[in-house]
Amino acid sequence: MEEKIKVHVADDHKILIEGIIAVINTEEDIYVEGYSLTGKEVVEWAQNNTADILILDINMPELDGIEVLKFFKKNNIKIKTIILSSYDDVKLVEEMLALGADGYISKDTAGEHIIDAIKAVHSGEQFFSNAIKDELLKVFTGKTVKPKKRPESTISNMLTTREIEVLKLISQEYSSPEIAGILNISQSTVDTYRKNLLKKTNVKNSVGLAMYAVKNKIV
Amino acid sequence: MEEKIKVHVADDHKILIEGIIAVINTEEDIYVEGYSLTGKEVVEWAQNNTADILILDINMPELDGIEVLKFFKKNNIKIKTIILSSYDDVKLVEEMLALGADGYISKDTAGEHIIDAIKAVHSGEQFFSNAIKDELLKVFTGKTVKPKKRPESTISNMLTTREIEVLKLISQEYSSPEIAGILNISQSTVDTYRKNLLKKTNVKNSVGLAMYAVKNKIV
DNA sequence: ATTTAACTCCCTATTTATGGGGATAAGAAA
DNA sequence: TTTCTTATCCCCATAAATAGGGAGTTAAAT
Repeated sequence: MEEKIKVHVADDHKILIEGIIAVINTEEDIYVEGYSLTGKEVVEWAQNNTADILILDINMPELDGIEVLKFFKKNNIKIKTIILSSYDDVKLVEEMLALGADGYISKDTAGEHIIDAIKAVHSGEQFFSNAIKDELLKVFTGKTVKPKKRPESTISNMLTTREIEVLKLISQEYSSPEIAGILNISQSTVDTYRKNLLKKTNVKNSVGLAMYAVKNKIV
Repeated sequence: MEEKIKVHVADDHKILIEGIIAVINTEEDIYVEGYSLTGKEVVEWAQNNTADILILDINMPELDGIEVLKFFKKNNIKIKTIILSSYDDVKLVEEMLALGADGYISKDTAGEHIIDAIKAVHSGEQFFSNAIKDELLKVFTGKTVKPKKRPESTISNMLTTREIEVLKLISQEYSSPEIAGILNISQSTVDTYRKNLLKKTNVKNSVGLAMYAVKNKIV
C-alpha cells in the first residue's frame, strides 16, 4: 500500500477551498493536510511544513501566487505546485513554469481534473488544463513544454529606477508629454519606458500599469 | 415532512459550483437542482425553470449578476436570490437589494454560512455575511435594512449602474471596443460613459478612473 | 577589455482616448 | 403633463497610447 498524497490548498476564497477539499476527499489516496487563505500564510506554512502537492491560487491579497513561487525559489523550498487560475493566459503559464510550477489548471475546469492533476504532478509529470494546452501548442509547436531558455527570463519584478519613476507618474494620471516635462527627458524616452513597462509587468495598458503599481505598493 | 429546498447555482468557476454542491449535499433538506456557468445560461434557465433559491455570482462573463437581476425585474421573474461576491462593497449591496436580491454573502465566508443563508432566505428573511453587516450598520444605523429611498446619498456615488459597469471593465484593462463587445452596446455609447465618468469622478484619464475604482472599492 | 544593463532618443504606423457638440426613447418623478 | 434621468447612439476633431523597428552613451561588472 502506498502512502497517501498530502495536499495543501491556498486560496483566498474559503468556499473554494472547501469545494476542493470535498472533491479531494472522494479520492482514497489523497488527503488535504491543511489550507492557507493568503500568500503570507502559505509562505509561513512552508517554512516549517511541507506537503507532496501545493495547490496555489494566483490571485490572493498581500502576496500573490507569483510572489509565493519567487519566495520558494529564493529560499530553495521545493514543493510540487499546481497553479489554480481564473483565466488562461499563456504568458502567465510561462512565468509560472519559469518559477518552478508543475501544473496549471483553470477554475473553470471540473473538480475531477484536480484529482488528475494531483496524481500526474505527484508522479513527476506536468499537468495543464485543456484550454491552456491548446494555447501552449500554438506557441511551442513541436517542443517539449519547458520554455526556460534563459532562467531569469520574463519575471516582472526587475523594474529599473527610472521605470519605477515613470510608472509612479503614470499612476498619478500624468500623460507621456507631462512625464517628459517632469523628468526632463524627451517624450520618446517616456514612450520607451511605457513599452518596457508593459512588457515587464505583462499588462495590457496604462490602467493595468496603475493597477500593478497599486498591487506592488509603488503608489 | 417539508419539501426539500430547491437551489440553483450560477458561477463561472465550475470548481466553486462543485464545492457549493458538496457543501449543500451535507444538508438533508436542501438540494441543488442544477447550475449555470454564465449569466446568459441563468437567464435562459429562468425562462422555463425555477427554484426556491438562486445563488448568483456577480462577476460572470457576458452577463454579470447585475444584468441578470435586471432581467428578472424587467420580465417579472420572481426567484429568491442570494448574491455571491468576491468583495464586500456596501454600494453593491444597495444596488443588489434595489434589484431584488435577498441575501449577500462573500466568497471568503465558510460554506456553512451558505446553508444558513439558504435557510434564512427561504423562510423569507434577508441574509448578509458578517463583513457586509458591519459595513451596512455604519451606514444605516437604526434603520431596517432596506435602503432604497434616495440612493444618491453616499459621497461619490452619483454614478449610475451602467457607468459603474463600464468603470469596472475599464479598471480590468478592457479597451472601449472590447467593452462595447462585452456589454453589447456601441462603442459610441461606451465613449459617452467614459466622458461622463471623467466628469463625475473629476479625474484626468483612464488611469484616474481605475484609481477611483480602487479607492471606492468598485474593483 | 569586452560585455551588459540602464538610460536616452528617433521613425513609422495604427489604435484608443479625450473633448466638444447634439439627439432619441423609455421611465420615473414632479 | 412636463421635466429629469438614464441609457443609448452619432458627428467631428485632436491628443495620447500602443507596437514595431533601430540606435547611441555611459557606467558598472566580468
